Amino acid sequence: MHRFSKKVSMTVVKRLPKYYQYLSDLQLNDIEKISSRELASLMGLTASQIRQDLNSFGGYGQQGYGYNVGELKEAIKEILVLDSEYNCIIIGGGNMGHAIANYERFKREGVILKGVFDVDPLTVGTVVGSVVVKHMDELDGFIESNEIDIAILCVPREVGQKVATQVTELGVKGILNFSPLDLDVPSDVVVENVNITDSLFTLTYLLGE
Amino acid sequence: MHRFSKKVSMTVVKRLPKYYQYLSDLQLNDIEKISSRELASLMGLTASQIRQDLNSFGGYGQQGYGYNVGELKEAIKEILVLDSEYNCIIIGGGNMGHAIANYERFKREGVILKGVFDVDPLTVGTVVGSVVVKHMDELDGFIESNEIDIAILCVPREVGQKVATQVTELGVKGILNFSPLDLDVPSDVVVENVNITDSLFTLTYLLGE
DNA sequence: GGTTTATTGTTATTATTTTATCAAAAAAAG
DNA sequence: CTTTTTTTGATAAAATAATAACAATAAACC
Repeated sequence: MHRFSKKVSMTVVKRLPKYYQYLSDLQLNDIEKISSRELASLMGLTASQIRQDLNSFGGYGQQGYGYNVGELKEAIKEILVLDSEYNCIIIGGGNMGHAIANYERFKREGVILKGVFDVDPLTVGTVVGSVVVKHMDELDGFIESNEIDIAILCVPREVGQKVATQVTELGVKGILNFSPLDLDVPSDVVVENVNITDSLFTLTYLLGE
Repeated sequence: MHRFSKKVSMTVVKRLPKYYQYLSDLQLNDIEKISSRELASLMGLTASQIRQDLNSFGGYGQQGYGYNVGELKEAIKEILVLDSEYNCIIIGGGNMGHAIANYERFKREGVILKGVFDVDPLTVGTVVGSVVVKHMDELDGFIESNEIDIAILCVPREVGQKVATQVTELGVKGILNFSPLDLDVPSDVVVENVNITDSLFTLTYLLGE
């Protein structure tokens, strides 16, 4: 599927969004080229690591010059497959779902919000982001007729697994999971967890150091 | 500061919240002991890794028996310094701030929400979580008189750095940062980032694999 | 055009993390 | 009470990741 033959390690992949962010910012400031050393000082990494990282998927730099910001950004965009569009739905129209629905950045990068679903009769019918919240009863039909690629789960822990099973059975292949539990999904489904409690606990650890 | 002499690597620390979660769940189900093998299959890790991890901060296991769930949980709780209380504030009373304010889990683990702040006149005065939203103008005095340990930043990217600087100057030592930018803070301040866009981009990568 | 400087890509080294192995200890079984 | 089984803690090995070093190349300068 990927258009880059060299395999990129997961450690590097996890850093790519950050590179992408910094390169986008540089581009907005009309900066055309940057050296690994400059980028390192900007991002708080070592120049060596940056060169290793960027070289794991190709020779986008030029000796004595550095990296072309726009070119490198586009390359990373391709690796992260942000040059395609994704249809997504948010499940759970509470505050978290609402917050995500308003992320302008998602749409800008090709992740299109197609629907928001909830069980609460008070939430159903309200407008969240750009869409009207539908009842969960309509979920099955909606996924089937809208080619949904990504489900963003913003539901309570108690129902997280149930919902995950439901959407994967309907063909959703990617889940961005805000529910604080680990999901059990088929092997062809990918899950990315955003566990806020875990982050808080890492913070309390660091505070105690 | 830490009551455990052996140093715990950051890789392990990042896994501790997950151990803590699973052990809490086991305890709720009245399970008293567990072996590294059982826990491994539950958590999707290897038994060897679990033994290494747990052994990096002490001998909580017993040969031929396994680990005592309650005891191990309490040990991890101490390492994560979840046996103390923290006063926290949320800055930004939008949907994200609202969502976090309603996380019951935070209070249960000793992270007490003392205030929510916003600049929007329509938000100021509304009730979020257990508190009434105050205007940002009141932030300085509030932090000084309430011994705030943690600031949870749910503000737009444009003002993130400004707010971070403001709270650190007032003595806040920990920031849970939901604003999509890297914060520049004094070296005695710790930041834990929750970057939702980065997580989404990791997901699009995985979808393309 | 030749020389100097900057900067990459690559290789080598070091550090860290994960996995495997196994003796020692405790529990369970007989 | 002895033997077998379980399971840890510790050590060793393998894999992965980060840093350092440097030759090769391009740009900048004179």
